[in-house]
Amino acid sequence: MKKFYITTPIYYVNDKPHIGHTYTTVAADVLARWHRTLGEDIFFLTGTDEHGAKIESKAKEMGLEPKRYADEVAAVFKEAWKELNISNDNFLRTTDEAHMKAVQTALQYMYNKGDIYLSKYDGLYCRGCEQYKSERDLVDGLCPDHKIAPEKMSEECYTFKLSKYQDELLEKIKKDELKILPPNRKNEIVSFYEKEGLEDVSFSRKNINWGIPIPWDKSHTVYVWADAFLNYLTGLGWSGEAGKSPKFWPASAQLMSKDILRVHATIWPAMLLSLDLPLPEKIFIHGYFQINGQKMSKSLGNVIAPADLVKKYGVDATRYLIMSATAFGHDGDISWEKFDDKYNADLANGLGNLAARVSNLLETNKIKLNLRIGSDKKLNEECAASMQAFKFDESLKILWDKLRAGDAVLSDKKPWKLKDEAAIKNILEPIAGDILNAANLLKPFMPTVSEKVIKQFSAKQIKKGEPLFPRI
RNA sequence: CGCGGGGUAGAGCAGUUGGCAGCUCGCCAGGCCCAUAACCUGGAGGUCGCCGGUUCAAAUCCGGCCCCCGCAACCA
Repeated sequence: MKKFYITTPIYYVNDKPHIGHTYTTVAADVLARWHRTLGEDIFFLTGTDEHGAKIESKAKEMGLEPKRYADEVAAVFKEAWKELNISNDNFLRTTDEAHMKAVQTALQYMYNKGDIYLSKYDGLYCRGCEQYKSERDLVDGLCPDHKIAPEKMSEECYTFKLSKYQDELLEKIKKDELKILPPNRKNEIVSFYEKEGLEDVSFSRKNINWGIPIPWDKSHTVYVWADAFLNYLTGLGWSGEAGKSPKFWPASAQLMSKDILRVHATIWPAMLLSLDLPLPEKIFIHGYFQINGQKMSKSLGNVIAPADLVKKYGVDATRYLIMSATAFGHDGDISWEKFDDKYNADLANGLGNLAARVSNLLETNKIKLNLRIGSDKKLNEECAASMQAFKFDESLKILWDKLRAGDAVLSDKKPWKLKDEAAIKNILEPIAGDILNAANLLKPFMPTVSEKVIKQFSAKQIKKGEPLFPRI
């Protein structure tokens, strides 16, 4: 059986889930569900990233132990995905014992191999924060929190020989052995490799306690990225053993937003090479949402939480609205107003209203049908092609064109004016069939409503029932 | 000269093998009245950022310029 393994990034627990996390996760779920309908053996992983200085200080701020704090936020993520009907097969937390142990095993192997070596890390250290700062964190050369200039400090750290894998990775990326999509993202990465190239990267921290101890030197903890990446393997039950692929590895598709593309196209595959494991087949980068033309940010107070959307539109509509908001892979602009418009136009007036008018005509005329799911081969193929190419918006457009055509035929033929049952049936049967077929193809996007429509339109005597999407 | 994306009708967007400029929403006028005041048809509305080039033909290819946005590895 064909295998399909899809991942989202694991989300950092310094923040609660917002529409950005939701976008990646719903998209992954849509793909996972679609591949399940193809009968593939699929595994869908998501989770949370819980170590690092930021979490340590955030927990401290709230007067909690880091683990306790992480437990709380991880629970919020789990709850959000449950609410959105996300069908993940596992939820990996980097504080899971098995994960931490596997990370240690893996790093020990890389160390023994000589891919990790002791070195010095030079950086700007703020005594107030007790943390290193990057140039970008500083305002006028000062720490924004403490208003003091950070000092140049240097400390020993274990460093990963990332540079060693430069040529091999560039080659594999160019040849699409590690396929980066959309193509412009591949170009971006190739040009990064060619123009800037890979430098070795620090893989341990000495002054951060909230992390996985480096097995051969317990005075260090594992740098969070090194810890986090391995989730894609440990989430499958991998024990950390080099060269030993767990059942579903390599990943068929890894979804993420553009902010973390570079590390996923450099450090992550380099670690895999170091561990003698195959690279993921594809990584797909989607865009960012802007809200009313502005970047989403806490300070602007325009952050949209998934629970807010679900409360207003319901689960299935929320999934639809997020996925249809923009071409997948591009940035998009969203707003409550646009969501309202789209909900009414596509769901209430579109799918919902068409289903209501057709089912009502069938019921009042007592017309019996015996419809079969998936009877429209052409529609199936067109949608499949779009889904394979990660063009979710295109797939939805194909379905809606079909539904619109149904409305037009009804207006044209006016079956409600006819008396002859056979004539009415001739008009309604194909449209009802289209609705059924469309519902079937909509399953990955709107699992619950689709099932409802399928049940409704598979009945011999189709009945009107309640509105699918009440107008807002 | 760090890298990348974008600038197409009032709004939001699609549109790379170059071939009369499209979609959704909104607006106007008709129609319909089965349906969730929903649906259908028609219409108005665009110098496809600016300048130049290639071509029989450019939103689409090439060069230059202006503007907006994202990223820039220890920020997870």
